[in-house]
Amino acid sequence: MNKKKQLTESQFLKEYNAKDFDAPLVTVDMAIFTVREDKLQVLLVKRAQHPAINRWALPGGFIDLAKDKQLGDTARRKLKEKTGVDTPYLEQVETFGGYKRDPRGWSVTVAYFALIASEHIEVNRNESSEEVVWVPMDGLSKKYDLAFDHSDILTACYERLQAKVQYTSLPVNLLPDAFTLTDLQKIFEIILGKSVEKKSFRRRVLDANIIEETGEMKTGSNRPAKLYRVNALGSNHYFSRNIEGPR
Amino acid sequence: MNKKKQLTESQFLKEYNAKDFDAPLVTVDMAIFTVREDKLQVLLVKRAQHPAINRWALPGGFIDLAKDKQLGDTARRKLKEKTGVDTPYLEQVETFGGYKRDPRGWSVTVAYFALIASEHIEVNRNESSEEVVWVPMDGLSKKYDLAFDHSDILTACYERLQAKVQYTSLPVNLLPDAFTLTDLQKIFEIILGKSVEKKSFRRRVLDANIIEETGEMKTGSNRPAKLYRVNALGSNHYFSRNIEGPR
DNA sequence: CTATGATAGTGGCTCTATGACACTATGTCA
DNA sequence: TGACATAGTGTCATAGAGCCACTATCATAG
Repeated sequence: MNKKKQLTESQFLKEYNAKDFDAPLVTVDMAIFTVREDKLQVLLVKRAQHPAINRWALPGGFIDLAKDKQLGDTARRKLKEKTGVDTPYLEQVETFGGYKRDPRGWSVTVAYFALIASEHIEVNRNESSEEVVWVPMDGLSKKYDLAFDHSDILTACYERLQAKVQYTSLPVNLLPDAFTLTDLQKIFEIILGKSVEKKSFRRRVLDANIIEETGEMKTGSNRPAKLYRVNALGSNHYFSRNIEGPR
Repeated sequence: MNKKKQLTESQFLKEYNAKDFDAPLVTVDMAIFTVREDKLQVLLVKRAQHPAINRWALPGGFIDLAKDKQLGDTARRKLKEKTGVDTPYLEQVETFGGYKRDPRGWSVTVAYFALIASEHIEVNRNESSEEVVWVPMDGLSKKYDLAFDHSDILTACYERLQAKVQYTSLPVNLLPDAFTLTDLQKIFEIILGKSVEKKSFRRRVLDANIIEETGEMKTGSNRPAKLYRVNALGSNHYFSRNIEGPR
């Protein structure tokens, strides 16, 4: 490898072999969020393999160099495996890398979070016979001691979500295809952890033109509510101002 | 590797060898921004090695598994090599991965951007005898055809910066230790690409309590201006509202 | 020693969007 | 038919932004 300058690029590539170099492990891990039972919940998987066998962890794994064309494909593949959901809201959060986060050595993991509607989850999807749980985010750390640095990763994902609820329409992705404004408000309140004023909220959402009426109504034992769907802009809209909540 | 269940973790680790697995290449690339001559500029390096030899690219390279303890260390090391700057504002932007972004095969690169004050750059720092240029962001794509997908990476970094100028105090990191409010406003205007109203800008910045007076003044051929420095909160403050500019 | 030019910094008006909250509307069900 | 529950609105006070003219304070020139 010492006469580089004289090689053409194709000659160089012929001689090149990735295994001549030390490289870190690369994985993709993800926090899959949904709202069920009026709580923000995240999916955990019990590891069936070494290292950290039998410990709870975020779903994830190695890039499949044959199947995955891009990084996001790995995340989408894992998500599909665990939940059956195909077209989630998926966002890359942060990449963690270091020599001591995995006992196997220098490793890198790309963290994603996904938002899915609980209605879209396929239950009993145990193809890998792995043990899987949905855990509410509040008080999670007391009950589950996650493997590796997954606790840090989850925190990063959660903080990103919390931050973006302030100024984006992102939570619409946690709802089914049709929903009422009250449904939407409730989702925001759950993630924000505080109540939101009704009129302001409706103005904010409607003025942004991110949802449209379906024409249908949701009926119940009281006044029916208009149903809305997200439009093209809606799933990732940035407001120009943070949601403030009560003074 | 088929009797995993019976191994203890330490036995597993003893047998484990990273080279038994196909792994993608991992690199770190960065967009180093500064403001000089009243323009936002980025550092480019002419590649001295295959692949894409002699083409312009963002500075970056492999993780040094021995030297670097964390991902950010790789970025900081590269930054120091090129500019001599030690404590920049450094932010991870996005990780790009795919099978065709590098001719050597499946590769992953973690992109960072750095903001540095041009006053802090050590000139003539040619330790690697590499060719290096500072290029203004406007019209860059016409003059430079970057290697690999570095054009996409740079775009991602630039968009992140542009977005964050709207609602964070991030541009303070492009200024020297002491600066006037007018200096600061100018930096915002350069990155935003539009003018900002003086009074509103000053209110916004001063009310946020992110800078403090040094006590010194900057003198010139006109009324002297108070000098400020960034305080602990200042280098990464989030405003609750976007900067709007003139209507 | 004063006038001028240039930039620093402020006073105060208007306007918009938000929080607040009471009020009206419209369904079900007993 | 009236109670209830939730949907949805009218309207006001207020905070903060843009606007822009005004004042302040220096160096420098004549």
